[in-house]
Amino acid sequence: MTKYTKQSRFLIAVDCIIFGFDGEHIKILLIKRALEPEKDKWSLMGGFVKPEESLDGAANRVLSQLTGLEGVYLEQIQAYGDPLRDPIERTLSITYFALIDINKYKTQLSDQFHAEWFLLKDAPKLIFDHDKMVENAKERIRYKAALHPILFELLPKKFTLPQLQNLYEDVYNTNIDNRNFIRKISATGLLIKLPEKDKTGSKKGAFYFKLDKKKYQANFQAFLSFIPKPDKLITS
Amino acid sequence: MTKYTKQSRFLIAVDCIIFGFDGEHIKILLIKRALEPEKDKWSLMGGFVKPEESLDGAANRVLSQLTGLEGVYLEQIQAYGDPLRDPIERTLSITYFALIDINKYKTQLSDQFHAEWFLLKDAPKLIFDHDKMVENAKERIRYKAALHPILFELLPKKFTLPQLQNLYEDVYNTNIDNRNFIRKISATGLLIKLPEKDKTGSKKGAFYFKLDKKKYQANFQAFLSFIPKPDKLITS
DNA sequence: ATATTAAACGTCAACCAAACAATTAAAAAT
DNA sequence: ATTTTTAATTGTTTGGTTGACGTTTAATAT
Repeated sequence: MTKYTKQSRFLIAVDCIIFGFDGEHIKILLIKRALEPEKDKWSLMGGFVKPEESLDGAANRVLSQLTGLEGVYLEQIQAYGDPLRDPIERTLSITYFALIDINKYKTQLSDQFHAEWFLLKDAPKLIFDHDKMVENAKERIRYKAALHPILFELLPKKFTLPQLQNLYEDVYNTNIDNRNFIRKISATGLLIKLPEKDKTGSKKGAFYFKLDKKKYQANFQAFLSFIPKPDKLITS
Repeated sequence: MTKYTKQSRFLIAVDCIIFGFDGEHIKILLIKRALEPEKDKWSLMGGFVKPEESLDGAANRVLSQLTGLEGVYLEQIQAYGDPLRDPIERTLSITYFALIDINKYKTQLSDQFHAEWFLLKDAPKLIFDHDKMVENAKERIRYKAALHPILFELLPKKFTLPQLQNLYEDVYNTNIDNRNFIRKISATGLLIKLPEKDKTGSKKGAFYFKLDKKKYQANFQAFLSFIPKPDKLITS
């Protein structure tokens, strides 16, 4: 068979938008870019895709390099292909967003990349089109989390209801009535109440909860609104 | 400045999942692949990205080549990068879905590509990973259409309520109660009733409607469910 | 003991969604 | 001209969900 001659080839990078949650606010992990151009400017963690590597593979590798974590929630967002987005040479970038439990994150690894967690609300200006990538990632998370319980991926194994509510409030940049929030959350049946309390945040203390993994798997598909209820959907 | 040496470069293609609607069912436009490998097999319409071309530009070009249409609703889905997805040489593909008014489609252009409309439900097997691409495109449309009124892009300027309902029923593969459907649709305020009727489908005839373009633009953002109402969202 | 702080619990009214049946318009058949 | 046929159009009831709103409870600090 003949090769596809006369066609151009391009560099391919993956860039990761890495989200974490400190119990109060959403954070994003950024690095100081190590190479020219834009050396020492703030940037998303990324890397070039290798010849034998899938895109998901590259994203996982890049993420693992920075955080030391494997098996993280990672989802492709989209491809950015403006011809001039990288001034040196045309480079396509595929973005992924990662949701990690910030506590599992290994600090030592990130030292070599000069990585730092920023509050999403006041992250610094980023190189190239990375600001736009982050904007789109925020938008994507809002979409996804409106239909699927992915935000739990940001929480530790044990978490409190106030934490969970803070998380939703921060993602959607809004205030939620706590009584209504708890009612809705309870209705999902996704939470299991634990006997212990977290006393760090208040005098009374807030009960810890954990995620019901089985129901989480089962309820991950969910669809609302205009459209019939999930059980009416023929999934063939 | 130095180039990014020692990095691999890859072919980039765009592939379009082109949807149409005949008043009854969703259709997809496929072509007979012109080049080896898999010559004469059914395939999505695609093409390689050119050096000076953006991804969106490439997708629009490819779409226009096949359909003769410009200014079509076109949205990127995702990148496919399995190292072995193209047996000849590693090729990344970025998929787009297009929603077109099937009546505007120029038949003559597609002759040279041996294009054909298929009912989405019984489209033939496609080359490479194109079946998976179509699956993901269907899923994406369901998501998007659950929150945004994109399905109108598939309809002609004048359409009837039964047509609109058929469309939703076909996209979500379900039966919708027509009284509830009309109530919800009316509540959006997106439709303008026209004095004429379409008599082709029934003896009584069904009134034509058209889309209120201004409200369509204004209501395009909408968000439901778990999350606060749109007007409560702080969009900064 | 009392005050303080934040978590947890409960109620009501308004709204929305799902289920359900009857009527109307216009063409076709007699 | 009358009847039949077919599909579009219109309406109501009921149950559940949402949103708004106050009060109580648990633990610590004084």
